Amino acid sequence: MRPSIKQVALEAGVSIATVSRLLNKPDSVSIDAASKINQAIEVLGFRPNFTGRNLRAGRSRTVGVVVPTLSNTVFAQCLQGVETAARQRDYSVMFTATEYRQEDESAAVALLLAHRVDGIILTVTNADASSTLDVLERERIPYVLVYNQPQQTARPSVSVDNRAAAHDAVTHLIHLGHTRIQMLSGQFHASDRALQRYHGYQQAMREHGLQAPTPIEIPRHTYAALSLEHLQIFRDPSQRPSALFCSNDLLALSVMRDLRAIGLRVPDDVSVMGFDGIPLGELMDPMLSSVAQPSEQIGELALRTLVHAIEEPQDGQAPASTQLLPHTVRLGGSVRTFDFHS
Amino acid sequence: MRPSIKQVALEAGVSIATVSRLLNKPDSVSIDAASKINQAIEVLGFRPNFTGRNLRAGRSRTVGVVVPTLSNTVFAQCLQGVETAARQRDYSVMFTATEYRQEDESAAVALLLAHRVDGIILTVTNADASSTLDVLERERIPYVLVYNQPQQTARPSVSVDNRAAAHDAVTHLIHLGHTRIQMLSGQFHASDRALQRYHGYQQAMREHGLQAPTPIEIPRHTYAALSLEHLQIFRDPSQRPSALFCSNDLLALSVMRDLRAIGLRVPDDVSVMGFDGIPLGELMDPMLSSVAQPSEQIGELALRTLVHAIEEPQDGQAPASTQLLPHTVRLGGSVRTFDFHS
DNA sequence: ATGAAAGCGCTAACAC
DNA sequence: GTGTTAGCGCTTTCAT
Repeated sequence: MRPSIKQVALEAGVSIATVSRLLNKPDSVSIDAASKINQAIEVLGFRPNFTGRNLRAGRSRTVGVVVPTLSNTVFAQCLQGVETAARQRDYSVMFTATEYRQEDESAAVALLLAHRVDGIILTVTNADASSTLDVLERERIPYVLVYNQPQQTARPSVSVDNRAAAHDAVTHLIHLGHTRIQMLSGQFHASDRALQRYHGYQQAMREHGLQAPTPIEIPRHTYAALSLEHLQIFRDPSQRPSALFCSNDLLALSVMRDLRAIGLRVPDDVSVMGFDGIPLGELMDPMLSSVAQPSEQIGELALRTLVHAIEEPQDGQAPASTQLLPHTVRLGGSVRTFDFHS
Repeated sequence: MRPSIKQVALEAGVSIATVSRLLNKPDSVSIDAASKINQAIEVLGFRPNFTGRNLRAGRSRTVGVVVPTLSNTVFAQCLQGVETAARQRDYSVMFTATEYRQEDESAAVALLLAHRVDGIILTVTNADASSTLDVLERERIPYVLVYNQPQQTARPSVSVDNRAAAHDAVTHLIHLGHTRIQMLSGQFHASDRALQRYHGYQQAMREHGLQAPTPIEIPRHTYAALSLEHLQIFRDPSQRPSALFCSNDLLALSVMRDLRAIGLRVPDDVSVMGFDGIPLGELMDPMLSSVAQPSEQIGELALRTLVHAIEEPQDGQAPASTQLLPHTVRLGGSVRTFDFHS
């Protein structure tokens, strides 16, 4: 077993309380006691054991993070933001993924709670109907949603305004002259954000008197390939939409590849607009048009908000708030002006 | 304070020992004691507190992960692999990033050790000269390196053979007729892998009697932009290398963008070969040639190896081993055949 | 099958 | 400024 403050105390010839004091408020210890203790720590290679401290304190200075998958860059960046902000505040981060499986959310959270994390940052399938969130509310565990943007319920969250962002993107396409705009998404039931973006798309279409065709729902939210029947639609110039609005950038880049594979050009034959604004999209040729969300900042702000809730619980009386960060429509070569008369 | 087994015991009218038994080996408890306890657990909303358990057991069923940054997809995927494998084994994951700062490595590890993680998976700046790893060795903390491939020292690691992989990639370029092959890398001093890849590059060049120009070292390992003076080299067709070998895919994609920006075409004017094989590279047009490493598998194998070391410490007598996973040279349109006579 | 009790490492009264 | 001690939640010997 590794040395505890007990052996340090013995080695230094002081009591364990003095050792503990040195560790916590060094000023309250006499100069020579301090030096003896420091020497003992050195000799023994002592490291404080947070387990003991945490048990005693009832806090762990650790936050949990639950997201669908790190295969999607946005979540990786968000986690990176959380971690950076956490480290600055001497918090540690425990990480879990759910692979977009709603049933894994509660298990993930239960495990984190067993570890007695002080709070949780998470993205759930559906923020308005989540038994997992209900548990957190009931047990008064501080938490902050990321990417989710609850509509019916007052829940602490950090995201962009998904509907408005999608609306902006699609409006932009319409202003460029596109009228046949098709939405492409992962499964709506696995992502409330995707559904909100669909609503924004629908609204923009409606406002301009355009018909919104049934969206193409693809089995996965990452690297999905178009089915043959969907590809068939694109093969036919008379059926083909002039622009594609995708629920995220991975899908957008995938579909661009699929379109190339059947001989279509982006943006000449089909324009493509993504969502997320992942950094790699800017390196593409043509550059991917997208509505960018500040993922790293989302993570950082979520962490700050969470830590505030942890450390100033009295402020919890204030109603849980949705924090919206600004989105940006980023224009790239993947979208072209659509000339009606060409 | 949340309920402990003490309140559960009280509520169920049994001793805390019986509650603990039910939690750990349910068979050793009588049927009606079990039902009373389960009911009490339900009523109180009891959750076991791992802090107490861990303190007692001296183990945490938690592993730490330390990588440079999640902004580079490879590390995100690796972490994803670690997490998936950990979850299957009921381990939790504590995550930290170092931003490629060697001086942050020891602090990160110290924090994880204070949390009493059972072992650590990490990527360090230089695996052969790392005081952090020395600490781990000295304190007999199980650990496994990922991406690092120690040369002088026997250290447990999981990676591809960086030198051989780079050698393969460059040999491939040479076979396609390239003779002026320039290497582009992040700072070597911040990444021993990059240096090993450089050695593989050098070796391939030497074997074919080609001269290896001084590599271009870029300040960062992610999304680096070429400096003006470097761009100048590319502007001049007589100075211009015919192919660029990059130490990672992010750099490769960045430089492709920079080349496009000054009017050069890939692969017509310059061929580009990356390293890592990130999934998004396959979605590029032209598709990014790269030597792919199985990042998610690296993470999974590292976790398995680590858990083995944690749970079967006696096997630790066996010499620490380097585990090499196979790499694949992935060919894409970013590299062209170079015809001497054109 | 069950209970009593010790102790994992640490902090915070409390006493001096 | 320092020591003594109780106790955080839990597991596990040792009795019974």
